[in-house]
Amino acid sequence: MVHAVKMPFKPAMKAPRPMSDEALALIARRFAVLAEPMRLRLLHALFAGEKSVNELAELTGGTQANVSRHLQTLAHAHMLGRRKEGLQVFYAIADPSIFKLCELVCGSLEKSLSKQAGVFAQ
Amino acid sequence: MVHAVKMPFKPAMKAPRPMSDEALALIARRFAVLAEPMRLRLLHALFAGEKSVNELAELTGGTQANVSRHLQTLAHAHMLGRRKEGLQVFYAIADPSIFKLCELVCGSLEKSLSKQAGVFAQ
DNA sequence: GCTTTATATGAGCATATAGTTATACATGGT
DNA sequence: ACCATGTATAACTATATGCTCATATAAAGC
Repeated sequence: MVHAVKMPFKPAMKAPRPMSDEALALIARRFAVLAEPMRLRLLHALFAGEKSVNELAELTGGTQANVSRHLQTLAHAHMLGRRKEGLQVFYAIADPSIFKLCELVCGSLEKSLSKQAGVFAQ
Repeated sequence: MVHAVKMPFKPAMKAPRPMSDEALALIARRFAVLAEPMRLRLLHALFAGEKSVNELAELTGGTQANVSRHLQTLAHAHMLGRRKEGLQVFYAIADPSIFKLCELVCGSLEKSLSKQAGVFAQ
C-alpha cells in the first residue's frame, strides 16, 4: 500500500519532530481563544490600557455577563491580567505576543483582501 | 449611569479605531482555522514541503475523509495551495505568515509552561 | 467501457461553546 | 444590618463544527 509518490519539488524531508498531542492541543486552544469576535473586540479595547468590566461592556456593546465570561476566558489563557480594586475588576493585556499575533493576522488578511478592500480602511 | 471610574494607571486613551464587525469576523475566522489540532498537525507536516492527501493521512494518522476536509478548510482560508497532478492532489503552505504565527504561539506557550515543562521537549 | 486509485462530499451524530436571563457573591457606604 | 453597585456564575437554548461511514467524482490503465 506504499504507493510510490512522485515528489515534484522538495525532496520530502521528514517533518522536524512529531509534536505531541498535548502540545498541539495547547496551541489549538490558544488559537481558539482568539477565534471569537467579542474577545478580539475586548483585546482591541484593551490595547489602550486596562479597563473595568463595565467599561468594556459599554465600549463593546456586550452584556455584562457575556463580557465577564469572555474576560475570564482570556485571563485563564494568561492573555489578560486581573486586578481588583474596590468593587471594580480591571483587566489588562498580560501577554505582549498578542500584539504581534494580531499584527501578523491583520497583515496577511489585508494582503489576501487587497482586492475587495475597504473592510479595514474605516 | 456614567459611573466616574478611577483610572489607576494609563490615562484612558480611547481605543485606536473601532474596528468593523466584518474585520473582526475575518480575523476571528482566521484564528479559528488554526484552532484545531488536526489542522495544526497537517500544517506541521507541510512545513517540510508539499504532500499529497494520502501521505498526509498516513503521517497524521487521520482518515482520508477527515484529512481531505481539513485540507479544504485550510485552502479556503488561503493558508494552503492546491496542485493536482494525475490522481493525486498536493497541498503546500501558501501563506508564509503561518510560520511566524506558530513560532509566536509556541514561544509564548513555552514561557507560560516553563514550570510544568516537558510537553514541548519531545 | 470497465476497473482501480485518489480525492471530495453528503448525511447523521456528538460535542463544544456563545448568548441570554436570572441569580449569587463581594465590596463599600449609610 | 441593610442597601446599592460591580462582577461572577448557573441553567438553558441555539448554533457550529468535528468525526465517521458511505458514496460520488475524477483521472489513469487495461
